[in-house]
Amino acid sequence: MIRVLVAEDQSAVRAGLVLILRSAPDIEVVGEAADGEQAVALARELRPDLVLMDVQMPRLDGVSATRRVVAEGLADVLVLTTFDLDEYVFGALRAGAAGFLLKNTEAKDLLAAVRTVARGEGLIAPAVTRRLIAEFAAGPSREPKTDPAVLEQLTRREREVLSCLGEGLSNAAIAERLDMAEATVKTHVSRLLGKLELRSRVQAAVLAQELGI
Amino acid sequence: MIRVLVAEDQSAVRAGLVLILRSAPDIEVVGEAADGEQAVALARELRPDLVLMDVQMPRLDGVSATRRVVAEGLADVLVLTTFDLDEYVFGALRAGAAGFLLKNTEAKDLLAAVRTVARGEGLIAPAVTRRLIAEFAAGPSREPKTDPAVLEQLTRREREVLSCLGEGLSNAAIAERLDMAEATVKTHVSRLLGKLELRSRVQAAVLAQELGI
DNA sequence: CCGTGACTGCATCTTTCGATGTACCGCGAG
DNA sequence: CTCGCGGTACATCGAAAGATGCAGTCACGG
Repeated sequence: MIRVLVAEDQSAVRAGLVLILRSAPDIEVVGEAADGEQAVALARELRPDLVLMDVQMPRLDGVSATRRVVAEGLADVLVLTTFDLDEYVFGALRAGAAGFLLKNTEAKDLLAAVRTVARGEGLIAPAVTRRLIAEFAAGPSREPKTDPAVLEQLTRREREVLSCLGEGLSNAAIAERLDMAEATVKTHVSRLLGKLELRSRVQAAVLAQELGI
Repeated sequence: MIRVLVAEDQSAVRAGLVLILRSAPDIEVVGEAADGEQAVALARELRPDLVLMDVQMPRLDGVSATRRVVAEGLADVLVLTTFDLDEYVFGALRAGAAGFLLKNTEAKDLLAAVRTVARGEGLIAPAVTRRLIAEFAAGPSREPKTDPAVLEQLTRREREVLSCLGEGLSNAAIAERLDMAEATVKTHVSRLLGKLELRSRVQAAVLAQELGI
């Protein structure tokens, strides 16, 4: 038996969801919440297997509520929303949601989704999966607006200095860390600025950040 | 009619896939490839709607082949593999795959997947979705070592200046862009440095980068 | 109406930065 | 050998950045 907590502020919609869930013999609706705060509180109290969470809710929005529920390890969360706006999707997933569904989902698909998530698997509405994939692909593989190859033309010392610049250190601080005179640090800074075609240490710092140094 | 190209090196498995696909009246298998090179070549020649691509293939692996097919805009790619190893999944998705399925998928689910991807939607095998979500959540959401809330204490003007700092601009350049005297820019820089507890514009630039400004 | 406080703006002064010239060392080619 | 060359190092000097003091504006409540 899958114990479900339904969190949805519109009572009509909530009633519909409950009706659908009750129609399944293996699913039990253990509680209903009308806002995010209540959802978190009931999740703590009832310890459901899964929370069916609406995004738009008063007092505490669904994404924040999801974050809390997941952080406390209370239950898996299946997020439900009317709109497939990217900010909702990504926000909900980053908050730790196990799945994301649109409200136009068929009753049987909703039930299937609940069972899928309850099995510990993830689930994303097909309509949003592609954008999630695109976002995923774009994320970790930052576009090399700056070719890491430019670092090749720097000497070891210059790269060390660049690394320090990326941390926002002053010439004096760099001198101390790398054990050289401040004057020497300036030399290296000047040289690497020239090689990288930059005009100030600030731009060098930004570059260092982009390159993950 | 959905035109599909099947790329799979093991002929027995390939025959099985073709058999399943042919059983659907709305799906047509337009070609078969036994390795990655052949898959790319046939995709160029046949222009299928979708390529069903195995990960492990000789000459050119499925992930690389996927990258090429997607880069050339030849077709959508549905990646198929026996193992749900993370490196395969993430690699394939980063390569631009529209979907990812395990080979233990039921025949009817395979057909549903083909139709889903052909509709332009994405699709991930439920068993791997959760890990994808976890990876997604972990990736782009760098730990907020810097609380975005610190920006609240800055005035509008200070935030504008901070934004410019993030681009590596000099005080003079900022003054021109924001239409104010250089002396005034310095004032704002000083103020925001104080509020953010930083000691130089370089650190401010780094911070601006981290906050994505 | 007048204070009060937050925001924005400018000018002055000290510190830091960055460009430039120079020098030393190690190494390979002539 | 000794010359050139790249890497490293330091000192000097004009330019920028940063701290500080102060004034004008606007909104708020007394």
